[in-house]
Amino acid sequence: MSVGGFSIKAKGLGNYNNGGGGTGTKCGRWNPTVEQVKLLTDLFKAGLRTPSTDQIQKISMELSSYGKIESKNVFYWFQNHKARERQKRRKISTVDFDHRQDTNLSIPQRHNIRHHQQPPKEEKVIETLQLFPLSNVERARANLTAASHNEYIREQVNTTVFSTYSSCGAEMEHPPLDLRLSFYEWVSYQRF
Amino acid sequence: MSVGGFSIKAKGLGNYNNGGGGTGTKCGRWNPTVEQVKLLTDLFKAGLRTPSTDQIQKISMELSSYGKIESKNVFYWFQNHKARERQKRRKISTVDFDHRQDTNLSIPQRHNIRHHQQPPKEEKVIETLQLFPLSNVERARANLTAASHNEYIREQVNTTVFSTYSSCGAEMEHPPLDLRLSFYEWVSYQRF
DNA sequence: GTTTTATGAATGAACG
DNA sequence: CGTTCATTCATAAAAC
Repeated sequence: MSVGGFSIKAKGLGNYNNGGGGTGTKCGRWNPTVEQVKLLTDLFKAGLRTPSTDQIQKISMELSSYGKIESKNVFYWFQNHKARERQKRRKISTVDFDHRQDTNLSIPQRHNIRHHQQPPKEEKVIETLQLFPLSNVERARANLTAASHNEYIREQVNTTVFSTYSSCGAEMEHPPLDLRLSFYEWVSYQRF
Repeated sequence: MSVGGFSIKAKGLGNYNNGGGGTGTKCGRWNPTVEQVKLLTDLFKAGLRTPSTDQIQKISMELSSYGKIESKNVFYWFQNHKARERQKRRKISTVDFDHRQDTNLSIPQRHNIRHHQQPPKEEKVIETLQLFPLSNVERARANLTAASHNEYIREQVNTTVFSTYSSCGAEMEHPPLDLRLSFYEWVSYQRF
């Protein structure tokens, strides 16, 4: 994520930034400073994923010089960051489904799992011939989908030496079974 | 309404041009077309709230015929739409029947009230900075996945590291270099 | 052009 | 760990 310029942000409500040292204030959530984020990110880039208790303690201690922080914030930060890095490769994949079909700018490596782009369709529904339920294969693929996608993951890439992040090691099959089911049928099936 | 206070913060969000190389005309965040909104709204009305990964994929594909879109847009759309519907409904219901303010009676449709989860743990444990080494038991527990998660968190919260260590300059914009180096050294030692 | 609103995007916190 | 919820940040569009 490009760390762009600085901006002056007006915190709308002085509320959640609790006064700190005082009485047991009902806090808002932790709002990390840029320095804190930077340090955390550096650690993550360095390969740290699940810090142990004492690591969390140390990190919190270090970060406390930049602003208020608790250990649990560090814990959550790593949990979230790790989870979302993976998540990005799944449902929040940056891969766009542009309906241009002659472009291959997506996914250079591996077998791609992506459905092919649909040809430019005038109408929204293509009649289905494949009925439900979805096959086990399809379902399995959905669960396994180790997205390949492109490189918005600039972080991991240059993690170099240490990180052997190999979340999705094995190549899973990927039936392109592009079952062209009616979208609305599918919707009906999915609804509850 | 506005300013409780100003803070200067560097935000990471520059204008990330939607590099997708799409139309090129419009940059910045996704701007759904009316057809896209229509379809999304229909799905929502049909009862869809939290589409699964493959659902998101399919919806994205479908919507791509109306304009440029990414999977994450669909994901966010449902997240936001659901959240804001709930938000509105909550605000209404607080004023709704039973104008007691602190009532928790607000329609337990499903799960709710996570926020009251926080135990009255707000005591000020100021000292008790537990220097390592931590026991093996603690370490093992930390490494355990989710099972004892909450317990772990409580433990973490209870330790409240920061206050003990905010001695050094809160004014400093940058940490002492040596401190930082030693910190990274420690990290390297710990993990890699 | 400025202010307000609607909503896309992000993330801290927490659940199962 | 994957997922879900609440809250916040950011910004395009609408209102003024």
